[in-house]
Amino acid sequence: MATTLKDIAAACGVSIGTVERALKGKGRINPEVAEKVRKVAKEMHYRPNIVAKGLVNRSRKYKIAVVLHIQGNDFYDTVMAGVRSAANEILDYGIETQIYPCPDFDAEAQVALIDQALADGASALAIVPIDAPAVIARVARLHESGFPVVFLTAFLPEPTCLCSIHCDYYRSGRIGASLLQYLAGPGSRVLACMPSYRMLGNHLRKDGVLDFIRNPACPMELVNLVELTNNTEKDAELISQQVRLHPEIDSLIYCGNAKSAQLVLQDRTQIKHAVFYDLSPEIRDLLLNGSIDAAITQSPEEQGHRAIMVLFQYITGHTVPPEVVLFDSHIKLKESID
Amino acid sequence: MATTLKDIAAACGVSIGTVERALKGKGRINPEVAEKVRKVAKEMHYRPNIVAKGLVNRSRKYKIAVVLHIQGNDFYDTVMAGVRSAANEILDYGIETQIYPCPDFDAEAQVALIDQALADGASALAIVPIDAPAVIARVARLHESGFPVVFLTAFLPEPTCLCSIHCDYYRSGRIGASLLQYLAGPGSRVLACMPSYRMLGNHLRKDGVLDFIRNPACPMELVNLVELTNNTEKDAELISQQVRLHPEIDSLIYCGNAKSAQLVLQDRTQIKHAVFYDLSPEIRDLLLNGSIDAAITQSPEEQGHRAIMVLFQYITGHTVPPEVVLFDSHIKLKESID
DNA sequence: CTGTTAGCGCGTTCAG
DNA sequence: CTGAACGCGCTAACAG
Repeated sequence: MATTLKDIAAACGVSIGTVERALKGKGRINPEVAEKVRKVAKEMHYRPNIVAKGLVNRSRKYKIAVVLHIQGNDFYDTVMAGVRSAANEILDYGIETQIYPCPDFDAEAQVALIDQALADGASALAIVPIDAPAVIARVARLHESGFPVVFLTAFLPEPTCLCSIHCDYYRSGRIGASLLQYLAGPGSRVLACMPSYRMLGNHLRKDGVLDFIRNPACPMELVNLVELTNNTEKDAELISQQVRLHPEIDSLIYCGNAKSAQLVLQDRTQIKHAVFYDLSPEIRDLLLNGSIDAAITQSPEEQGHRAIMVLFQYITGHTVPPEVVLFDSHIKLKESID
Repeated sequence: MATTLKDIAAACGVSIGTVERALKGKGRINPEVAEKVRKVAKEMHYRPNIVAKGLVNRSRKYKIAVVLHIQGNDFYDTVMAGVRSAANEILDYGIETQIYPCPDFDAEAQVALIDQALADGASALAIVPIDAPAVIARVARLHESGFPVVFLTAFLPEPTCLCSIHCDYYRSGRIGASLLQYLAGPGSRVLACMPSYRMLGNHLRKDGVLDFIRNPACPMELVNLVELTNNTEKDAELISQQVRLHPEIDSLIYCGNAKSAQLVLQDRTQIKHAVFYDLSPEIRDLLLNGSIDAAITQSPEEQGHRAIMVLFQYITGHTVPPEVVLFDSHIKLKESID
């Protein structure tokens, strides 16, 4: 049987209210009594009951705000599915969650959304921060004021947040390159396509790919590296251009919208091996029909879920999360998903 | 604001107790009133607050029993870590979890443990069922009596349970074989080592490996298949024997205790490529020092966690889980973990 | 058959 | 400075 405030009160010969104040350090209280209560509480291994707290919280109407950086993206749709499922779980604890969509990579808009969330009475923020001065400044100010912020799937140069949740992007780049080497074998000539470097994580993933391939011990050659835009047509053109321009390209490592790459993959005579990032329905199909060899995923749904749970724990239980929560990258083959 | 019993009571002009009985269908109640209450409740989208329920449950002292089938196994130690973490999370809901260790593959002992758990007042059971008549009969009886049972990482020929939690073993076998083909290339000669077929899942995984390699389109040759025992020394001997007996063996697909395979791997001249299952600390080391190429994992910790959560949800919220919860298999390379 | 009430553990408020 | 009391939503026991 877990010990309760009542137990401690009885053990100390004081009232339950006094125990409460002693442990919280709130309100006026005799220092000696407080000291004794704290000692007894520790001895009895007191841990506040989060369920009871939840019931009380119900009347307080906490709100968690979720701010994105982009729209109409398979990966982030999955992240949001995780957010929604967590939001649903914590509804009974009296905590609401509101999602604020944001135009693609629009830093000003993102800052405005943060302010909007605060105006709506948010008491915590999960954000996919755009690496731009306006956002950096706004988030830093928020964090310094003690407001709980978590970074979700992305991060800023400085960890101005309670907790940063993402995959190890650099490593994920290395995993992709290493896998491609296994698949395509020595001597293969690689085209790498990576998403906007405006997101710091994408920058790191690109570096992981580059460092691996450019290592003298690596028997592959990097023909070119392209930065994508999240615009389907533009990206499709970019890629087609590259494979036309460099007929020696025979393998592909690709992180972006599947639709943009489909044309290139249809010509099976040139691209012999391909590793893709993430696992949208389209990429699933590419895997299944053999257009690509493997996909590398990073549990987007779980990341979204975790972000909400971390804030929930912090708000209700004052549990301070680790500064960084890293999610593993997973390799999927055709056999993994059919 | 979510609707509560009180809201419904007010809307129907009855007392909160009547609403409770109407929705639960318990105790004597006027059928017409019950009907009306249920209708209003549905209209107001009533969903019982699980947090409030949790508080009440505290005094009821529910118990979840976890029964294993084996001892001193890295994989199951990790599963149990997940079980413990979930157990800890639901403590505040007034639900205790007790773990019952079991001698290796001893069906009689496992049945005795089930009975022991019931005697201890368990109200739900998570079990790694041994595929033996005694266990099958006992579990079936339990399930038919309405007692909540979940199968954890293993299952029986018949799904005599509330929910079965495990990975897709057959698929996991195919993934391993497919990966080995990528790594070792055509013409490689494979030794496959799989754990005791007494567990149905292991049987299926073995079939997955076999079906993949024996497919005429597969350019690998299966030299031999060995069934391991979970006894470190015996298994080490078995494997050494095989590689001595068949000097043409050059690659290995292996699911078992890492220690038993270490000797064979030290001789790098014979085994050129190896795919292992699971990711114990020893297997981590093998990956890092290049003794093996890849490991295939199945989120053991998450599986253990989920088993407890499924039972928790069922006990407290009467949430009926899906019959099967499948976990994905993940491929890890050296780059995934260093 | 139905209404009332006492908690579950905690947080807050209001007297003393 | 401290104790007592109420309420969060739900359940169970009891009174009518």
